[in-house]
Amino acid sequence: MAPMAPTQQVKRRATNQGAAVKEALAAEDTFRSAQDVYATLRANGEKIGLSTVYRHLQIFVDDGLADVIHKPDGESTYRLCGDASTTHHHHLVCRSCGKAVEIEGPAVETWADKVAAQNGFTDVNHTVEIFGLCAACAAS
Amino acid sequence: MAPMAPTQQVKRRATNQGAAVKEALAAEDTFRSAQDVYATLRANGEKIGLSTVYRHLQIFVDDGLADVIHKPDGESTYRLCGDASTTHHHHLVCRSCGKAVEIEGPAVETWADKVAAQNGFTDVNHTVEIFGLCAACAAS
DNA sequence: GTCTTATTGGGAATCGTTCCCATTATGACA
DNA sequence: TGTCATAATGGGAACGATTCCCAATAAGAC
Repeated sequence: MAPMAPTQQVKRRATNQGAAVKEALAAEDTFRSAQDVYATLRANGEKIGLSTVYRHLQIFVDDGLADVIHKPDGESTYRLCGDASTTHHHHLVCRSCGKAVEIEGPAVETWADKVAAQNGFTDVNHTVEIFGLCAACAAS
Repeated sequence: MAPMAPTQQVKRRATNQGAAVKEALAAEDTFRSAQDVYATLRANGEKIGLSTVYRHLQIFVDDGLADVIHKPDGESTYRLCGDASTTHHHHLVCRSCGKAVEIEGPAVETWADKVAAQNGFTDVNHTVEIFGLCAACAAS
């Protein structure tokens, strides 16, 4: 199917906008919405369109560079993620400021797979997100 | 704040539409979207508006009668749920047909709380959903 | 039966996201 | 360094789910 290298599936051009989106994400360790990133970039005088922001965000996700999580209200938020598909992990996210801590729960993974198998489900994946108030936000 | 009984926060009138929405949900053990429920009801000749469907679905959730889960694509789906807030549980959901199995994972709950506490997070809640293909769908 | 008011519903409005497509600019090659 | 094919861009239209608004309707108490 894919004759290219495993990490980079398709040829991709380097553009200012792509770099700008990545930088914007890299600047914070919080999950941010596309609209949010777009607003920030424009505020910084960056010349970029909303479509382009969405486009790059999606590319990052496809390339395994970023994680997405859907907020309870349905909005998608993105965050750059250490290294690609090497480590499967989840997040502890602050409901208020969006700050996120990467967490791992090997036990959860095996539990999920076991439960799925017991019920005859295949091609399984799961979402585990923990929402709360971080210490800083709770204090204010 | 609320001088009423603990289970039923506000006085609510019994209407045909409310009953119809509940019936529609009760008829299936799958998570269904508001649009889906609406379409079904209209197809059955029910006289009801989309707004009303959304309204009742939300009421069920508020009253703890139904569970919501947000599909990866962002759509909200609802399902009636045994009894209100007595049992906290999660779901194993078929990506294809929406069929859901209620599952419990006490270990997950304690793990989530522990991780949150370790990171100074308070007012914690979590979402754990397992998506897969049920045996029936995998066969076809 | 009457009256108060919760409920309804249909269309407008919102909001996030995707699509379309003419314009722009990257990168390869001469 | 100039030329060219085409990937990338962006802005506005289009979309789908959900919410809002408000005049008309109907539930239930007296």
